[in-house]
Amino acid sequence: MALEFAILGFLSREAMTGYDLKTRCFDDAAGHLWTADQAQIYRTLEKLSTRGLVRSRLVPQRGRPDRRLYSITERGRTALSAWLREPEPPSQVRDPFLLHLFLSPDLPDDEITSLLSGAREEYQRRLEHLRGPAREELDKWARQTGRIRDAELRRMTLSAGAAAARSAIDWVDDCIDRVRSGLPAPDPGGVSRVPTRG
Amino acid sequence: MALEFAILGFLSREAMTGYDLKTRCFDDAAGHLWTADQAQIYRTLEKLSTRGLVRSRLVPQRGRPDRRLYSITERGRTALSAWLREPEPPSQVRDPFLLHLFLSPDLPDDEITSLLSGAREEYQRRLEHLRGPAREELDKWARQTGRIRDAELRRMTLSAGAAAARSAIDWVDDCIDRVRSGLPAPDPGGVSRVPTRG
DNA sequence: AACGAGTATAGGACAAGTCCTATAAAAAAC
DNA sequence: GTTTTTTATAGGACTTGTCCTATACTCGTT
Repeated sequence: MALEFAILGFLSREAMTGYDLKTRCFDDAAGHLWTADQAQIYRTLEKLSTRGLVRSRLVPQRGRPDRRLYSITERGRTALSAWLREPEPPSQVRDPFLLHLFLSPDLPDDEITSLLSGAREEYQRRLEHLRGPAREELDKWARQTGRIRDAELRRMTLSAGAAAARSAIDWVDDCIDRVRSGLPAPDPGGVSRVPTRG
Repeated sequence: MALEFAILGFLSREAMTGYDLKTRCFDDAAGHLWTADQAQIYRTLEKLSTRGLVRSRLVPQRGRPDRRLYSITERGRTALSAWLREPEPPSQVRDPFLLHLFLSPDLPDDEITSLLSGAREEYQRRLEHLRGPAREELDKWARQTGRIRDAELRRMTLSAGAAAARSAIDWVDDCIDRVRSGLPAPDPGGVSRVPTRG
């Protein structure tokens, strides 16, 4: 569902190939909020094409495979517009890291701490990427294309990611403190009869 | 992957039926960080059973279907323990709401605002649930089971959700301000030639 | 000269997740 | 007194997403 409209959204600005969508759109512009597998992009383009929401023409090339250039149709614009007007409630949380932590009471304190520190590093990396390279690339794109309203909304999504990362870092720090200041002893009946590491 | 270990984790505390896992574990205890479809739980239990990580026995009942009570095996405990020791980096973000916002520059300001307010309400609901009912249920569970270390880690995951929701609310408020204080005019070449609503 | 990276598309296999349906009886709600 | 909910399991169909492979030529690097 979402991928279809993401593709329609990108094509509403510019005709593109599957490859462009993958590299410029999903990897670069929107990578911080939605990733897409290459194979899935091509298959979705095909599906959109049979439904008449996009259309494609072959652009011959020498020395490399012909480009299949996709553009949005009027029906595609209508479908996109209708979808955009539907409210989109924040999606359910489904977080493998939190699940891992949730299931970890049988690990010793130091392993829980290292679990948390690892996450902290990742959140930190993410935050720096969003505030640095990602932000600069977006500003550059805005200058080049002049799409300042597009850019403003994109900036909002960057700041959402940054806010989430910042708050996650604070949360991790708080958790590490709580572990250091003494977690309750292991509950009975856990998984820990399995021999410990080493 | 994750679901398998979530199930093993729950069964490491107590033998349960698929129904118990669905209602008590995934809906109630872990619903804020991982949901699971009923059909998927039963199928995963079957898979775990053929791999020898869980085992089941039928507990006959009168008047209602027999319960198939699953318990974790030693091999299951070993597998769980090994998985818990593997680091789990925070997962990639994939956020349909942010995608929607990202794709919305052709909507008029007031529709973007209502998009944001809708999200704010949902985050608010989530925050109140985590601080209120979810927290109370967890404390009750902790008192009843005496699993105070388990409970402490579970509390951490609740506070992660609460922190995320709080920061999302702040972010939304900031976005609404930015829209009110004047977003740049629509960029040319958008989707908006489609007749507006009404 | 060989090797990897970039440009470009596409199929196969599979895992994960969602939705719907069927069955069945007790208990609670209306 | 009828309807809905709760308890309990399980299959079918489907969508979404991931990973791997194949093809094919160019350009830059070692």
